[in-house]
Amino acid sequence: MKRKITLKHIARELEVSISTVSKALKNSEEISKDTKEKIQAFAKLYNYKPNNIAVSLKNKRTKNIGVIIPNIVHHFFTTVVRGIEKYANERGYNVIVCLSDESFDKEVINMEMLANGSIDGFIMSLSTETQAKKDYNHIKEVTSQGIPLVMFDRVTDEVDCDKVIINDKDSAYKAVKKLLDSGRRKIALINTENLSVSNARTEGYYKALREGGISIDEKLVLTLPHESIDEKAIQYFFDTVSMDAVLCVNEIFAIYGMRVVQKKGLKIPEDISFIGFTDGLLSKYANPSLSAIAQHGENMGAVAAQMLIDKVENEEDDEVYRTEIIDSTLIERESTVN
Amino acid sequence: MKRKITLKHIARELEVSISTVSKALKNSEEISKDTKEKIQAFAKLYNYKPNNIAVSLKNKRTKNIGVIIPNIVHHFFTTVVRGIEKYANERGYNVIVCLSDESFDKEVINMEMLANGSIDGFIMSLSTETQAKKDYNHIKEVTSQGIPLVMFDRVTDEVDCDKVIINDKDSAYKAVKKLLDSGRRKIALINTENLSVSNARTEGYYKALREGGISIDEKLVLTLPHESIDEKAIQYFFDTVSMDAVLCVNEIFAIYGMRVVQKKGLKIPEDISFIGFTDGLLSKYANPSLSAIAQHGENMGAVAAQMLIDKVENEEDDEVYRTEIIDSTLIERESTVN
DNA sequence: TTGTACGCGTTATCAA
DNA sequence: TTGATAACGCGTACAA
Repeated sequence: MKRKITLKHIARELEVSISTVSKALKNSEEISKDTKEKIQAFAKLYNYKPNNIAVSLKNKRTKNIGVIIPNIVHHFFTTVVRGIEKYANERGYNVIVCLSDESFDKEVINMEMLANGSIDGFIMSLSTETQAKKDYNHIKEVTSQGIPLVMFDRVTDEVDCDKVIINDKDSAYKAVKKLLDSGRRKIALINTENLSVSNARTEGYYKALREGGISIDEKLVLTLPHESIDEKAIQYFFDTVSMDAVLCVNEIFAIYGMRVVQKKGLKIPEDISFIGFTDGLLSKYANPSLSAIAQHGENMGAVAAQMLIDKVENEEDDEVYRTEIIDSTLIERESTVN
Repeated sequence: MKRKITLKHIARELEVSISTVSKALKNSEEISKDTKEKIQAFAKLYNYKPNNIAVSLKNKRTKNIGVIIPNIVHHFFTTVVRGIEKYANERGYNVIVCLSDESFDKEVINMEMLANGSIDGFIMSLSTETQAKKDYNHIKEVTSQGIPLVMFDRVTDEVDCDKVIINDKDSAYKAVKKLLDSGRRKIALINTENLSVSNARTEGYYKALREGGISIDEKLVLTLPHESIDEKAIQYFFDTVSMDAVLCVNEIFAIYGMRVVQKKGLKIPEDISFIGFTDGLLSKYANPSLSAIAQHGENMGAVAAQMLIDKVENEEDDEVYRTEIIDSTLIERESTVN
């Protein structure tokens, strides 16, 4: 088993000093052609690669970025991670992904773990528990240490940092408007408690209804406590409330809703239309395929990564924070009528 | 902006030596109660946390594990990552996830990047390109440096290391047997080229047919080049071949196949049954819901993480490699008859 | 009980 | 053209 080779080994072997080796490998002009060639050949032979950890310690730069997402059941988050990965790797950064599992405690632990030197900056989306608790001290702690942070999707006004979001209110507004335009009048909403994005989407829903001259009916709104399927609640909702369209704040709710109404013998989209947030595999392959609001997660991830890396590599901290808004797109499929 | 505090700062502030501070914070018996309390209070006040990078350099232990997966569109891989995460975090390890994007080059780059000190060990699943190329030098390089490695799912005999797999051949065998038992005779298979798991599943498929006394018909096997949907090929397959059941090596193929036959007016499962590998959200929420072979990815990830961390923390390297086989489960849903 | 010195692997500055 | 030295932050054997 050949152990990892270091500058010291090369120096000893070639009977030169460590600094000579270091310079030779960086092709420094200071070193004679002869020694450079000799050292470079030797290094190549033994496949020398500088130790990242040592370089990090020296430079106070890890070239790692920490990503904290609440879960991976929502396809949206995985696409964002993918976008971050792609962009970050291109700029020579590694991505350390941690899951908060929608838990406040795990979010705190993960952040503290990474904040102690492991990463140059954070990209994160809040856990539901954190948004419910409204306790952002762990995040403020990190930013106050000067660690750059970009929040995406589930963000909060209480933390000063760069942000990337879609215009949730407007996206929901447009979706509902579309439903109204296609003649629907009893438009339901399935959303969740405590989530910033869900709240914004709910606002858009109400706005479109008001503008459409539809009187608000609270019965048409089903608010589920967690982002998990409460089968009974959904069943009860569709059993007791009459509606001709549904907007759901995520695709899982929508897919599940479609199953329920199909079992009841309703036809989609003739009897009832569905639109879901997030354009994931579920939407695409559902039967009927689900009209969806694409959040362009990969793009969102790339933008977040760019904002973060720019900040990381930009020496002077401006203390100027931007909020980037990614356009969403309504993708019409079989679950709505044109 | 309060900068990150170090032992040195504390030492200077309290006019003691760095090592005194270090010892005091580890509650060493060597230090007097008075100084310990003073130092600990100060450290707590300024929220001192040791710098991971420095500790890593010193200990030659990063407490990071590198995970390289081919993609995240297959739900299976995300569940494995989740299992790794959960287990690793419990044991105080961070997980660095990299995507190879099914590309050989990206796999190589990611491994080299991480191998230079960033991680204590690898958990990986091969990219399709790597399995097609059969070039495993980058992996052998890593293991020969003494970096522990656990491969899962897409593995190869050419690399000596710990492995975690499901019994793909047997799982496919059982699935096909089930179909035979329910009276199906023209059982098709949709698989992919070059993937170890796909090949093993194909073997199981043939074995079950042979044992069932069914003559092999090559026309019933559709082999797709990549793990992506070739819509035309699939459409053509179902248009030209007559069958009463289909086994697919992943759930996306199955879901897509179901759509195609449904559009042709066939009834599932009356006219044709479907079984897919991977029990993901798509299977669960499809309409009809898809009978699936659950690979228990989360469990697989946890097992892989355990094997890896045990190896990492076990000083003497045994050079004894184990292959752990995770049981799969056939989950019967609406796409098959009982 | 406290402090000094060294090493982890690298790089940068300065001296030879 | 090359080498010695210090520094990044921490931990520890050893000296005081």
